[in-house]
Amino acid sequence: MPEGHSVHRIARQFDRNFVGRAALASSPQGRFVEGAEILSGRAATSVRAVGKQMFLEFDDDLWLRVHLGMYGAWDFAGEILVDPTIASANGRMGQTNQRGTDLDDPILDSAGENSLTSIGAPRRTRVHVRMSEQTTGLADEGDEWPPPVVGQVRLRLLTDVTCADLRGPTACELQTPDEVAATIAKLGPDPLVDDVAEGEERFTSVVRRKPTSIGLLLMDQNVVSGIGNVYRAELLFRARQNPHTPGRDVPEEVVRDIWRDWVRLLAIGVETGQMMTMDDLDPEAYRAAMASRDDRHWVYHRAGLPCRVCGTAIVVEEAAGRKLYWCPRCQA
DNA sequence: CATCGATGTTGAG
DNA sequence: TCAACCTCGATGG
Repeated sequence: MPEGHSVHRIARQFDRNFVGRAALASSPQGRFVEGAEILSGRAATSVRAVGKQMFLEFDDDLWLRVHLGMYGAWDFAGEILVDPTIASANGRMGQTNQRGTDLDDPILDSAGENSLTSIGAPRRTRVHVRMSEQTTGLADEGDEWPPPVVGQVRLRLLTDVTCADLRGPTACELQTPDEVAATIAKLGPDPLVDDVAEGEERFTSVVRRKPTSIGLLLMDQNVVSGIGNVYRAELLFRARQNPHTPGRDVPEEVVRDIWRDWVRLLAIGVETGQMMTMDDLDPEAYRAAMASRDDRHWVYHRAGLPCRVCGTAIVVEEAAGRKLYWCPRCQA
């Protein structure tokens, strides 16, 4: 699922394609009918991403809160203006015009997450992207508009030209401004929302007070926002920290370094759409890493494989119902 | 075709 | 601690 970077990418897509444009809202699946009726016909006025949650504002103090959870995803279809800050990893996007056709054939996007038409849980997109005529000449005028609903769609937002389908979210609800504020207030700092220096102080002071293991603290959205299971494992490896060390026993400078590393990794994730957590790769290794998820991480999903640094077998254990991967030697 | 598992959170016991 | 939620790609027969 989407860790924090995905949600920021989605928010930028909404900012570009939905804010300021009236949209019809519906709940083909039937589980958000009431909310959809209230929203339908309105234009979004702003969008915020905080940690793993997105808040879309509409007139009259109406806010839509969406949390994708483990399985959720947004599929975009139609004309998609691409936010220039989330150019696709292969760099092609920046070289084309802004109309949505950087869009490599989404079907060919083996990375899933890299696709700009489906952001969330990794999956092959099924959307039909109507190419802009000026880019490829492949405009598919035969495509239906609006696109046929495929599968379970909790919420569909449809402007004149762009369609966004929400599937499988953990949360999709309307909130008042007070409720939005309360939700956000409970969340730990997000480097792309809060002042980074201030966030570092908040994060550090909380972690340094807790008896809870650093491995659990990094996953606690009340301590820091947006980190999930992949970034947790990778941040700890990069810091060479044992996941079981109580937060208060992790040296302050190390805690600060972890925060600063999260700032860095989140920025990379938002730009590229991929959780690239290995630095300093030569160009060839970098290409391989971007092309294959198996080559992108130090320890995540590498149980039993040799540590990339010391060769020791990476271990996996169950912590709070999630898989925790780490190198028992590098992170002793 | 059936089953498993996943980048997550909540709430019951 | 654990099941439930929810969806669908990957995996194995």
